[in-house]
Amino acid sequence: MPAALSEILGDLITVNHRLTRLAAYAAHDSESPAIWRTLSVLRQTGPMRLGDLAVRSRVSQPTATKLVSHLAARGWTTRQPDPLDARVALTSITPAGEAALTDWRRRLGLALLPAFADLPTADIETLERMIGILRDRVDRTEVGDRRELAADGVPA
Amino acid sequence: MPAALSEILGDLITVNHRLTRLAAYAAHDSESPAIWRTLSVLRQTGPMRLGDLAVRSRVSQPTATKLVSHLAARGWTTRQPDPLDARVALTSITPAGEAALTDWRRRLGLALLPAFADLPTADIETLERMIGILRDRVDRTEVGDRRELAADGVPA
DNA sequence: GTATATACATAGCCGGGCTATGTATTGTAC
DNA sequence: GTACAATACATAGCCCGGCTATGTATATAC
Repeated sequence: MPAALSEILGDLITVNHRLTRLAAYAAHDSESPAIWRTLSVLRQTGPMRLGDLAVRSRVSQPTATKLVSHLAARGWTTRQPDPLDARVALTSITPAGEAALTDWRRRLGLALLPAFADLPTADIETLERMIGILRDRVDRTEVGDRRELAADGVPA
Repeated sequence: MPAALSEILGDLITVNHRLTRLAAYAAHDSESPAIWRTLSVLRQTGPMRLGDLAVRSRVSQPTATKLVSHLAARGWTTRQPDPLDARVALTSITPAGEAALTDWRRRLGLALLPAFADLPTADIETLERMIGILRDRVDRTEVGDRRELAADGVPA
């Protein structure tokens, strides 16, 4: 009998949090997950306004402002004013940002490799499929707003 | 042609970071991932010394001290002195801690459910298998130390 | 032209992460 | 058995990422 989906999701997030620490520990990452996550969104989606970036990254607008500032300070993003609306500035990933992101993923993969080196081919395929599933869900859910996600009747 | 394992691992961590934000956002979680991660480790492993907890959680010893203090303040852990060694105190999860952890997983699962509700059975099974794989690797790697993981030749 | 709405920035708080260091206890040399 | 080294944990102090509340400038409505 399969476990309830909601329980599986709980397990998923739990193992996720532990994997996050393992990755940070393994990779000696001097930058934070937030930096790479933001860069990943920018690369995937292209130049975007700060507010949209916040929504897609699932952080608040002030947090997005901070992250973009840090990224700009490292030369990994740039901002171009919107000629149609002076309040808006579109943030883009720079070539240096793309390179840094690519390099991070390379280093991370290599650092985790020892822990997964003997993984059977079937398991590797499972991993790939699951990554695709999750990416799809994260992207797709991204358009919705908060109240859609937080099911009613779930106590805060 | 399958992607290189190291690239898959990079993708895994990337989607992981985004999923973490989605979960936090969806669940309105007032506590931090670190709190739940620490509780999970304690529940899985049983009473343990602070140093071991730090290793298994993949955080530094001072960070473990902080987390355990917060957990104790909430009544979710207790510490018993080791009669054989006065320097040591074993930290255990309390019944209240178990209940809080269980409740968190329930709320989290429910909050994420809308985003995954229409997942095909095959994908659900993929998720379950993958969770098992990751849990196994995280647990197994946990015994090793840092230098084993950080592959030589990978620039810091 | 004034009021409201929008896009982003700033201020200020707290928790989680780290390194460096302190303190108490244990173990060990002799 | 006393002095020294090693161990287990605590403390100090830093930075970043997360948030809410609020400010400021621009755009829009009328």
